Amino acid sequence: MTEPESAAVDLEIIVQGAQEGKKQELRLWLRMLSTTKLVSQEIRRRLRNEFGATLPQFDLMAQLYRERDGLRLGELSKRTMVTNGNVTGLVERLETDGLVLRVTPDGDRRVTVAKLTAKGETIFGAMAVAHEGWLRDMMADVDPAIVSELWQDIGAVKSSVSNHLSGGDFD
Amino acid sequence: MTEPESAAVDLEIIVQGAQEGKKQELRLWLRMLSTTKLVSQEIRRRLRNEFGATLPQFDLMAQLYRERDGLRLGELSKRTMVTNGNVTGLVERLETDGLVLRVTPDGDRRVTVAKLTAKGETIFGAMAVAHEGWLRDMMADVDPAIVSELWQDIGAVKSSVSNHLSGGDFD
DNA sequence: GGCCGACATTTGAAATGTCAAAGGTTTACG
DNA sequence: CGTAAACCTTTGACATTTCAAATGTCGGCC
Repeated sequence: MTEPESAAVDLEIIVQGAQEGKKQELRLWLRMLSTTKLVSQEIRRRLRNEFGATLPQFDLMAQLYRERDGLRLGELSKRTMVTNGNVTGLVERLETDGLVLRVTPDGDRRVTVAKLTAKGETIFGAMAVAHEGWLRDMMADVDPAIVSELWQDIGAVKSSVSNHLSGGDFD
Repeated sequence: MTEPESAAVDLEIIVQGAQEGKKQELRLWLRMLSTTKLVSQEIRRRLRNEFGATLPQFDLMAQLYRERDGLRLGELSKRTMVTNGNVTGLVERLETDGLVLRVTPDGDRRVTVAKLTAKGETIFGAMAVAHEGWLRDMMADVDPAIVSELWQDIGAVKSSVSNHLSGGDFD
């Protein structure tokens, strides 16, 4: 095989004495991480096979799809949670493929705004539909009530984490 | 600022009409993904600042720490969910730093076994303690009962996903 | 012995990722 | 006006990531 596979044994193996009421957070984190990796790998594989696209490209286009007027690169960086320097190259490649356009507005020449081309909108539309279907498929065995509950509770985790970042990221 | 930050507005912005009972899975996925990225970035930052290590290196060492006799690179690949080719370079760098040792067993020269050096064990020990503390801190605001419930329910998600992979990953 | 299929790791090309430093632009203030 | 501070993006050095193809080794089988 050429890639990491199913794994009855995986990341979670790090936790050993997690049973005794300690390290619950570590245990949860490892499970979140391995699950996320699993789903990401699957989506990446399908994006590649069916659309010849990469996951970061998909993420970036998703943001532009919702903002037809385009977004500044810094805004894109925040929304995709990708560093500034990374956005530069990402947009560059998408521009080469004719999916994205870069414009410098008249008012402020420090800024670069990226927006989807017509071609980009068409292609992303198809990818988005497929993407949503893949997720529904993958989570098909999970009770919808649980899905909803998870969304809530993970929200609580996200919120807690946001309030305890070292980088002084409050508000 | 030089990196993506807190983000009241982030990945989840992709979902628009998720309210109407459709796309719950997509909504959940985006929240899982953004939360995982958030935690990963924080851990990465702290590993870097306090230990000069990277997250993949930490993950790899974590596996070796539990198997004092060492692991074959393929086994490491599965457990860390990192591709084979990737493990090669990862171990290479750790060996350069004197944290990991590579050995070819007498019986089978196809195989390479990696194990922690004494130095590696010492350093990883310190990192593991800190790492666990960081997670407890980050999740401090989450009710322990919820933590436990999340662990269960995310297990259900992971299991469902495992059963719906395109790569024919059954067993 | 010699070959073929299975196994294990490495290599190579391209993309993504981080961080820090450098480059232009704009704004504000003396 | 002129310069310093603030802002936005790009660049450069490295590490990580994936995939596919190559390399090396072992096993069994004629």
